[in-house]
Amino acid sequence: MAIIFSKKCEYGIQGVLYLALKGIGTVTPVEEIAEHLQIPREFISKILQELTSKKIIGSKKGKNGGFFLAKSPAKIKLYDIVIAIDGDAIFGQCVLGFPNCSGDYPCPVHDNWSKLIKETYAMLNAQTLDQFKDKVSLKIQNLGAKKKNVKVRPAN
Amino acid sequence: MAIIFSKKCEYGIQGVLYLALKGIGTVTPVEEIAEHLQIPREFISKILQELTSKKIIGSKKGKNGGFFLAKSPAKIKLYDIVIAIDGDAIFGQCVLGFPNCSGDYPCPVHDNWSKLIKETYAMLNAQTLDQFKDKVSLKIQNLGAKKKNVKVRPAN
DNA sequence: TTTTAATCAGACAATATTATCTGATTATAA
DNA sequence: TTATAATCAGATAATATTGTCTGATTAAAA
Ligand code: SF4
Ligand code: SF4
Repeated sequence: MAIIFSKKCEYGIQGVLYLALKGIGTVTPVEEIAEHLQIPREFISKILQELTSKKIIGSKKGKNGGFFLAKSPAKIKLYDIVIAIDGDAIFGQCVLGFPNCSGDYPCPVHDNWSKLIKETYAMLNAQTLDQFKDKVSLKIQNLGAKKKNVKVRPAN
Repeated sequence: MAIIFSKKCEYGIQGVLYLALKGIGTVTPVEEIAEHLQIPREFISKILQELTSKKIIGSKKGKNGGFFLAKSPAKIKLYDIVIAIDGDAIFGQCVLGFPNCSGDYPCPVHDNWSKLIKETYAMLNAQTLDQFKDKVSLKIQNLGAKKKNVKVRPAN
């Protein structure tokens, strides 16, 4: 189970990150992306189409076609991708699921949580793709066949 | 869509919180809980059964039966409920969905995210039910009929 | 101009999550 | 002891998410 972003969103981020590694303007067929990231081809295809229609990436049809980064990695924020796919729901809901709570008399979770959400928001807004390229390239290079075996935790 | 906890988990927290308001040992039929929290009766019933089997609450069968808080609200942490229902997956996965990343060469998200997750973990561990009772009681009192109408955000 | 290789659109299928139904069991109270 | 009101167990149904298929369209290259 995905944690805070939907699987679509995770895949979307991975896909765009992959395009960023190839450099701006380099056209890459979805086949290659799917293969390398081990994501179902038709699924990542749909996702990239969605991101194309939202102008985050671009696409080229026909032979030698594919997807490409439409603008500089420095201008694409994680936030853009998340909003494009998952919307902004995570930023405005009660984490305990109370649908009609105003937060006027905040419960103990409220302040903590809204702080966390604000920090997440800030992080997504601050992180642009260019800041990832070097660090993530290793991970992406190594994906290939082993994707489904190992699972390691991000926390520390 | 629920944000970080599953709907089951949100409902579980709400249900146990409701029991906490009724006071330790007070037996409450699931009908009343479902009615008040506007949660499908059979669904919250299943969830409370699960929490019963995990010893977080207790149940009494037969006429005048129902569910009740098995121990002092001061001894029940949000963490217990979350783990019982959703497990600990959220604390050990890459938020970007890379399944084989070790975090040895952390990407820019990694440090930020693991910090957030640690804070969430700490919060869930620190917050016990007794700390909620007063603040949440108002909200729960007011639920009744209006549950499905208003939606207000927690983030400030 | 025809073949080829790609996106794209829309329907369809599988799976996971959420919700409901049926009936058995249990314990209280009349 | 019988009627009643509850949990509980397991099957089933509805919905949302994830994943697949088919074929149309597009553009490059043979
Ligand atoms: S005060 Fe508590 S219950 Fe209300 S919106 Fe904030 S987190 Fe949710
Ligand atoms: S370093 Fe980045 S990609 Fe790797 S586990 Fe951490 S957050 Fe995920």
